[in-house]
Amino acid sequence: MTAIDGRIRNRPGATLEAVALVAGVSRATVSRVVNESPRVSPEVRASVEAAIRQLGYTPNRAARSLVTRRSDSIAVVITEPPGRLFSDPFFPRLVRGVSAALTNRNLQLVLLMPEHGDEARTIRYLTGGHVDGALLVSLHAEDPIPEALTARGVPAVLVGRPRPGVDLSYVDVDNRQGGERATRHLLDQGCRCVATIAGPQDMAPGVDRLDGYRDALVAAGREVDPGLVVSGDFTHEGGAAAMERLLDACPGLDGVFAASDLMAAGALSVLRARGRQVPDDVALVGYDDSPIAETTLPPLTSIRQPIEEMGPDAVRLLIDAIGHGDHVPRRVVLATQLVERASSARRERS
Amino acid sequence: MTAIDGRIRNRPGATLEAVALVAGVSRATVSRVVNESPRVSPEVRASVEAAIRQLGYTPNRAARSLVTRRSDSIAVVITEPPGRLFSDPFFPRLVRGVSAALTNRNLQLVLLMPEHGDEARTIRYLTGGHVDGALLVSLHAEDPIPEALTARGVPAVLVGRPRPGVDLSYVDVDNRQGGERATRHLLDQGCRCVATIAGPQDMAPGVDRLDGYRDALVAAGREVDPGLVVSGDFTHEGGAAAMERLLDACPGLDGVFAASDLMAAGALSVLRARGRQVPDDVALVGYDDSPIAETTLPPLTSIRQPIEEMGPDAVRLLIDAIGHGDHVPRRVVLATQLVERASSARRERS
DNA sequence: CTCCTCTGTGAGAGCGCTCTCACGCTCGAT
DNA sequence: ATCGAGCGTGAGAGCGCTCTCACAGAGGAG
Repeated sequence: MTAIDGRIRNRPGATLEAVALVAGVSRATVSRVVNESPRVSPEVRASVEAAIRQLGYTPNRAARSLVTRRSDSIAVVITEPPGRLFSDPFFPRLVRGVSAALTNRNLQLVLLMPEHGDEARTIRYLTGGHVDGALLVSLHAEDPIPEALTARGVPAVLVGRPRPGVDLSYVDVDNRQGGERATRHLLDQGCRCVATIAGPQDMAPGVDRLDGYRDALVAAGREVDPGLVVSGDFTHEGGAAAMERLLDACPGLDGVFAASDLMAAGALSVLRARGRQVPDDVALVGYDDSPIAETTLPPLTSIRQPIEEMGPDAVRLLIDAIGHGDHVPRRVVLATQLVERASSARRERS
Repeated sequence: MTAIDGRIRNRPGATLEAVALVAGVSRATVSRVVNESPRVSPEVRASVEAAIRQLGYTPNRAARSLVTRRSDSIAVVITEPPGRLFSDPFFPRLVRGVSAALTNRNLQLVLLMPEHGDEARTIRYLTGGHVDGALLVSLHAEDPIPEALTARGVPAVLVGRPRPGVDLSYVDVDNRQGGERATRHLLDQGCRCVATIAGPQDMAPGVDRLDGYRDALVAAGREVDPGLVVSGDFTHEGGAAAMERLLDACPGLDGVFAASDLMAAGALSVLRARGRQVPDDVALVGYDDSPIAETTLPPLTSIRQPIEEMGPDAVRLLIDAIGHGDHVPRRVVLATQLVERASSARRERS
């Protein structure tokens, strides 16, 4: 069951008892000081604090958990959709935000990265009372974890919009608005024929960004030509393949919104190979504002997501959920930002 | 002290006692079954297992920790060197490897990402017996954590070579060999005048990759011209600035080894801006084999590091260290691999 | 038939902490 | 003077588990 056989672990360390002895008070009083109860006289508090310092006392988390039935730690569950997570810095940026928010609150971050198919074990862990709540960074739709936690009453908050029917609080980025903004920018730059390389249509960001593309066209009084919409899988190769198809279908296009920077980079290489100048012949906008956007030639205009903010917001929602047993799910949707670079600079002509 | 005030947490859940009652045995026997002791008769074991299933019993980790003085979790401490971590997928790749290795062993991964300057709190946590050991992904030299843990006897393993004097086991990638391999490749491709954009010289990878560069030149019977060595800070801009200086100092150079892909990408844009064809005029090799290497034009030849392997190796070392109290530090140094792409293709001429 | 070993099981202590309850004290109101 | 309220403190139970020890019974050796 357990992995480590070493018998003598964690050298003794001072206990509450020891501190009480040194300070000349009872265990209960030391406990009160440690837990910042107001019901302790200043003098006693001072002497206890001195004893704590002297002994280098740190409360034993296990003992405390045992009685409080709280673990003071929360899980971040990342079910990795293969490929995606490694290709952009979403994950580290998000985790850092979460980590910072938790540290301030004296909560511990337990990271779970279940292999695909290993969800059962993860569910067992989460419902086993090992954590006070879970943050689910769950990017694929069939994930069974949200339902399992809801059923067992484990507080959970999602990062990313859940599929309909999952009734949990979540934090999301406004992908639709991002797609709209990217597309509108292309129209503003004077593009007549704007195509899109959409994301996978079984993922919310893929769907939403495409919706945003349509919104912008409709708002500008344009028609949405289905021939100008091709889906990719968020990868470089997928973007390249989609671009080939778009150029075949519509050689005259002069603007492309790609739903990820990686796809935009793929599209860029195809455009170049087929003799199109970017941005002069075809303007291009990506999504994510990843480091790649700065290194392509020309650098990519892209949609920046406030990923750092998502972590703290999600933590806030989770702590609310933990505090008030069951309550109405809430949602936080963050706005995106357009970062202009050369790939969509206004063309000279007409 | 604690962050969450909710009183009623973690719905009761079955205890050992309850399982024992249902199975008609004593707590001790249930404990034996749960901990896979061999000293239980098959019949009793079966009935206990049935009871466990029936009640959905999960052992209470806190109670167990309290008596075993083990936490069955290990910390991964990432003290982020600002900028670096977000620009390449090192972090997620490493963490995934660690996570997988720990899951197999039923250990929990507790992730600590102390803000710079917040090391004291992290040290308190680590030495407070909350984890059985720590994996330190500590990329900057002045980190006080390794010493603090050594002093307090907390098992620790480093990812990345520590500065001299820190006497802990570690896992590292052979940066020197990587630098040598990259440089040798350029020489093999026929380059006469090979420069390098080195990494920061206060970081081990920066120093080692530069040493490798020198090794290759010396082995080839060339002289090492200090004018052909300029340091960057691993960023795109740093690489660009360094390339400018190199071209100013030595217009005739025909090969460049950049100690990161990001710097290589920066160098690439400068080379192009100054009219050099890559690879025809100047061959270029990067480092990290990050996604960026595939998206530049031309794609970058780069040095691939076996980051996925580092995690499991580090976990192995740590578990050894935890098992055998104090023992000789060990080191694991992993080899790199050259990934050839167009940026260093053999030139036609001479 | 006695003694010993070995195996499977149960009884019970105790890990370090929190929290309820009770108690003694000091005040202000009566 | 008497009472009650409120405050600071201590005593003690008990959270769920592991682990040592004791013990009953089975079997083998003498």
